[in-house]
Amino acid sequence: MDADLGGAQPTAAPATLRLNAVIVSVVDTTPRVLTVRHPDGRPALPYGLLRDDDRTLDRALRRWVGEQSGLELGYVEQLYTFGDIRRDSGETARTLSIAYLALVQPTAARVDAAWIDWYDLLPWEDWRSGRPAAHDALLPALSDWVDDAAGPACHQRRRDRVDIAFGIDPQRERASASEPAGGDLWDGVRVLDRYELLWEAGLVAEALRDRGDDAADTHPAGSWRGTPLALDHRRIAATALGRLRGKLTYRPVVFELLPPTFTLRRLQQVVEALAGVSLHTQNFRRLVDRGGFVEGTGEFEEQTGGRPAERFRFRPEVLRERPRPGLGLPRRS
Amino acid sequence: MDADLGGAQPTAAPATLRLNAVIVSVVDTTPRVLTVRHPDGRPALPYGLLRDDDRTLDRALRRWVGEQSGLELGYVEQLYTFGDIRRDSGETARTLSIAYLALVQPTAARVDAAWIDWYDLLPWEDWRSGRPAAHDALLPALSDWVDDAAGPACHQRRRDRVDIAFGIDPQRERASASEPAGGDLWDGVRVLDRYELLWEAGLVAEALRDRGDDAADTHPAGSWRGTPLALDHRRIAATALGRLRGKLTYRPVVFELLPPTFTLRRLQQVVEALAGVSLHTQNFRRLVDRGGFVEGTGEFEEQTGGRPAERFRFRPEVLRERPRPGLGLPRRS
DNA sequence: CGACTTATGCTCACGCGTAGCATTACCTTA
DNA sequence: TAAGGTAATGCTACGCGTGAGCATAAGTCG
Repeated sequence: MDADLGGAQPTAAPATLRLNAVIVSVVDTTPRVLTVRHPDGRPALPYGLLRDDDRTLDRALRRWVGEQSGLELGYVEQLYTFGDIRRDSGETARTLSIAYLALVQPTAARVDAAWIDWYDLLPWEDWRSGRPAAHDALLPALSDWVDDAAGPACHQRRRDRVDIAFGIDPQRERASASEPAGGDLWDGVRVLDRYELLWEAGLVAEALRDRGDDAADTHPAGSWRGTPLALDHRRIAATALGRLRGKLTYRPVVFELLPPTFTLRRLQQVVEALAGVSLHTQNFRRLVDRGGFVEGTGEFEEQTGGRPAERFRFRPEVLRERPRPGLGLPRRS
Repeated sequence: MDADLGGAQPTAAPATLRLNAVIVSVVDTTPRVLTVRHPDGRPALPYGLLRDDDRTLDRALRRWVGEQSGLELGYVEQLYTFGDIRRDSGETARTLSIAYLALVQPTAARVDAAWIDWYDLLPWEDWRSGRPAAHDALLPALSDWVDDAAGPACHQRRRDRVDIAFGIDPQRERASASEPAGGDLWDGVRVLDRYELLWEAGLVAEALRDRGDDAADTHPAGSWRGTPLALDHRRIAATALGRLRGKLTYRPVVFELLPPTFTLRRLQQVVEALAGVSLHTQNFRRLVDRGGFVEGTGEFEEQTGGRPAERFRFRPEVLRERPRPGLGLPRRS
């Protein structure tokens, strides 16, 4: 490699820089994302700017989130930096978004804030009650998109992408009726793949909008398309969900979303909410306490209906006992 | 949440923007990273700038890497955006680095380029020949750092961090002599944790340099400290190694580093080089072909010493057959 | 030809994930 | 007060993936 490598002159476009936050909390069985109102009226992810006196990007994020909403962020993780030119079709300068994922406990959240159900944004991601209804509309539409391909090579690539992203088994395709689609091949982590596929296929409102079609949000609705966000924020939300799902399986991040003590049922609910699948209760319990993730306090929760549940607390020692401590997903049904 | 959220005025510091690439290839059993010469004389990761006409960040990267080195990148993945203020202690403006990981096949690489062994940068990461020798010096030094903590809380936190990052079992600590440290708790993915720990403990040259100590590279050498890079580039290289190790276990990325056909031995070597551990050959073979990752061509490799090995090729269908196809790491010894 | 190296096949045990069945303990309602 | 419902929790059987070794095949080297 030549010695002058990397010696380029700084002629680069001075891009606008922005920090975005996907702030997540789980209330009941609903995973929720904090939104603000964008100038164009649509909901958007909260964002802020980097200041000279912010020593690190993380600190900048915590600072402005605190200033804007009063939220004290706990767990924070950088997600991705988005810089596609299509982000702001209107403006001339490129906008660069550094996106972060943050987890907060519901109690810390202001009640009046504009939280939105994550699965309102991405309805095709929630398998907790079986195959998401959104698939009924999306899969045929994707099939049409596959068939619209120009040339057999493109066709094949599209089919592969759809099959992989949505976990479609080409073998079992026809034997359908008997089995209502198992989702064995569904990979919960591929949230971004799926969103981008739908974008390319023109099945989400942002696709039309980004292509210059105004009045895109007057798109034939149907809840199966999900609620669009401003700019490319839904793409960011998809990235966040995928990342979080992945992380669940090898780091005990769920506990960031829970109060200091909680019942196992509650823990399971939160995991299910994020993973988007129902879990086998008994196996989940075994996993969690034989795995050393939690320990019982002596206390019991008294609620309506059913035997009182013991309250547990997170056992931080698990981090020292196991190299990659995460909650596997013992799926039910 | 208030309606004026996110409406901040763009008073942000106009940061300098830069794209960095960790370009990886494996030759023989050595994982190597492409470097260039930084103005200060130290080796550095290649970097380039974003241009107005680059539609996406990925494309910008491919463009300037091609311009600079003639390399055609195959697999490319965004790693992380670094923006700590300490990056450029000298300059006033903050530099933002968007770092990418790229995998190339050795044949595509120009021979005269300045490739550097990844484990020269991070000598404590290579367990292929048992416990890395670098640990002999590092672990005691880290222990000293732990003991230097101000106050018991800080002490405990430091101890936990060291133990977790380096997979130290506090129980088995004393029973030492008999067992030469198994590394059962070692998590190959925590490369960045380890590097940052060493940085904080002042055990890598960059630490002194970043703290304003000039002549930092005249630091008492010892190969166990690893070769420093310019700026924070070693941190970026550590991020890349961690990410790649993680990805190996759930996506078939290794094949990006291999020619179209290869022997299983070669495949194993490459995985071992990246994972930094030795694998159990028979179990690895079983994993790989029962897992459907490869299929035999009829051809055989004729080489010196030993029975000829069949040449295999990657089986892309595995992507459709299994939700998270990755090579587990059946560790040896 | 014998020693050595590498490739490849096969077995056996164990732990974990999958799937149910069973029991306990409290609430609600008849 | 008894019956029925719901939730929590315990326990077992089974299959598969993984860990660990033994054994054999098929070349090269001296």
